Amino acid sequence: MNYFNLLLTRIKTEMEDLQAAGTLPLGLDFGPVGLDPPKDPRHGDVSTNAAMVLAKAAGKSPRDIASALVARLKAYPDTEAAEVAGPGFINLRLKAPFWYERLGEALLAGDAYGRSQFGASKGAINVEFVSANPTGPMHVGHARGAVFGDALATLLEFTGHDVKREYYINDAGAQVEVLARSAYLRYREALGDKIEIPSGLYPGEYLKDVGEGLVELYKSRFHNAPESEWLEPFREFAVAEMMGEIRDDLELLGVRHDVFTSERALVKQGKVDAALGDLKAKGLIYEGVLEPPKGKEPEDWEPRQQTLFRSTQFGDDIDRPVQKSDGSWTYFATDIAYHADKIRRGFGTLVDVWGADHGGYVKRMQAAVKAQSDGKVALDVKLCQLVKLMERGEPVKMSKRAGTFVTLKDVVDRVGRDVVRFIMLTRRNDAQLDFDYALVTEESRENPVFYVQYAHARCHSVLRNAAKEMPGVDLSAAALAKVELPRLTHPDELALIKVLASWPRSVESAAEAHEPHRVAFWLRDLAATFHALWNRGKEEEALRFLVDGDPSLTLARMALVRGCALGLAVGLRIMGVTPVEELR
RNA sequence: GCGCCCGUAGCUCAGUGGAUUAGAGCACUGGCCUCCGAAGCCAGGGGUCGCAGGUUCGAAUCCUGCCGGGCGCGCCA
Repeated sequence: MNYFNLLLTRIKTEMEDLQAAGTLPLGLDFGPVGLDPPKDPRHGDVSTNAAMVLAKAAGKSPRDIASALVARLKAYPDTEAAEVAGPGFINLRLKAPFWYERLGEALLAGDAYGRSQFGASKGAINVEFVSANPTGPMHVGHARGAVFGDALATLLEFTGHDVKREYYINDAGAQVEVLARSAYLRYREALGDKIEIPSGLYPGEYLKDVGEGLVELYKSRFHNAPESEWLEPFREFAVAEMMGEIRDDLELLGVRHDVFTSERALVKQGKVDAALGDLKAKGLIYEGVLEPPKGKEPEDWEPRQQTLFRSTQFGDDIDRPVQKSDGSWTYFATDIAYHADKIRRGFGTLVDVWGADHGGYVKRMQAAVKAQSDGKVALDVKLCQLVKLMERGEPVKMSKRAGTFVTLKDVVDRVGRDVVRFIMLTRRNDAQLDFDYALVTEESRENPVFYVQYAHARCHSVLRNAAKEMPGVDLSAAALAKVELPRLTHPDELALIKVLASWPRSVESAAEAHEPHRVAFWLRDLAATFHALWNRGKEEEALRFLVDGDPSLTLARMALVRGCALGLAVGLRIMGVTPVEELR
């Protein structure tokens, strides 16, 4: 249970009573009323701005409203203090039993702690991520988008959203023809020809396997055949091979998709024509000439008649071309159709996870979604910034041309799936991320993966010791929920419960903001609070978790430790990281 | 030139309408292991939240302008 909601509901109930009593006028909008933890814990456990945001509409001073509310809020038995502070904040401090109840809830919920129906009313949501071109293996940059999208989807599922994970296969453009031609060279090479790879084709060694596969399938049938004969089958074969590799890479990372949508299939099914036809019917497609870009005009610029989409009507800077001069659709046109397809499938919210270099594309895509859904469907584009690979503070040099770029597989093989996943989520998506090989495998506080895993392992270590000392005692979460929690009286113990109790709200706000990195930060916070308490036991023996001769206190502390382990595990699982019970 | 993102401690970053004293890690200084895992903890110093206006009871957070960095800018996907 999100205790912020619980208290907010309480405050609203009291305000309604004040309305009934005539102290507050009717017809107030409680929407802006918020409840937050104060920055300074001395101000209380929670703080509400209710009196201040309602003052104007109520025609009363904030402090008057606050005093009236405080008088009522004080009366709750779980409330230790309710005070008016500053210009009219209301600070609440809850008694210990309130927090015992939260800990009990966490233990009873177990693996489902923090799970909610928060998003159930928000309609189906589509998260499209990775969508790497099927022209080569995935590199580190792709890993960030992959992990981000996967964790976001899990986060949304956890908070009750109806989520589909989707991959868009760009298998229709010029780049897959380049792939087919590159594969053709490797095919000839496999047949014994000496080949040279001209610039413009993909030089990667990884295509050798494709060439050999083609020989196996077609023998020498296309050896000296004209392109028109082999282009189609070679493209199909090469794309399938590349997608196979990409799926393998995604599996390495533990990333899964529900739906793979092929651009080629969209085109074949006439969905592009249909979507563009719809826009045309709305009067949003026209023939016109674009202004040259201001300032830095390209050398070869000349005015050109184009088929354009009126994206400016929906907030874009210029209208965008949808058709090439040879009559074929631009990438944008097929993307319009693709998003039309998602809209038709009934999603109320679309999330696209892209690389930061596609930033210039956001407005036109949002314009297209707005135009096609009549403003009913929201498109949130999450841009993932670059990942800078480092080795002890020095950037790892990468060059596609020299073939020294680092693949996703290289990184996962070297540091492991859990480390990659966790590190990718330790920054906001729009901030550049340094990924230091040395650092992420280091076992210290500097390395957030180990820091959090260590806290989890420590919890389990304590529980293992407890099991040894108290054989036969049930230390499961469900059993511990029923022990004498009021034995937990130390401020540091309550502090740990409070961090744990903030989880439902944290996970909910992370989901709402589409920001999975907040889970990582919450985990660090919980881990730090736990480590602090653990160490306190070194100085004050009375604070150790296992207390000789006082089984009821020990059990209460096991409840706390179990709760902590549970919170850490739940958060890690949302990130797709396996919580470990023992470090080796 | 235009658009988007970013600018918070020496470094890497959280915090995006809430208040006295803006947080964390690293680095720096000092302390804590016969003791549930020291792979950890505690304490201390360190900030005009890029600059200037504005909105507001209240701004790191919203708006405008400027400065600095990144990305992008007509048939590449």
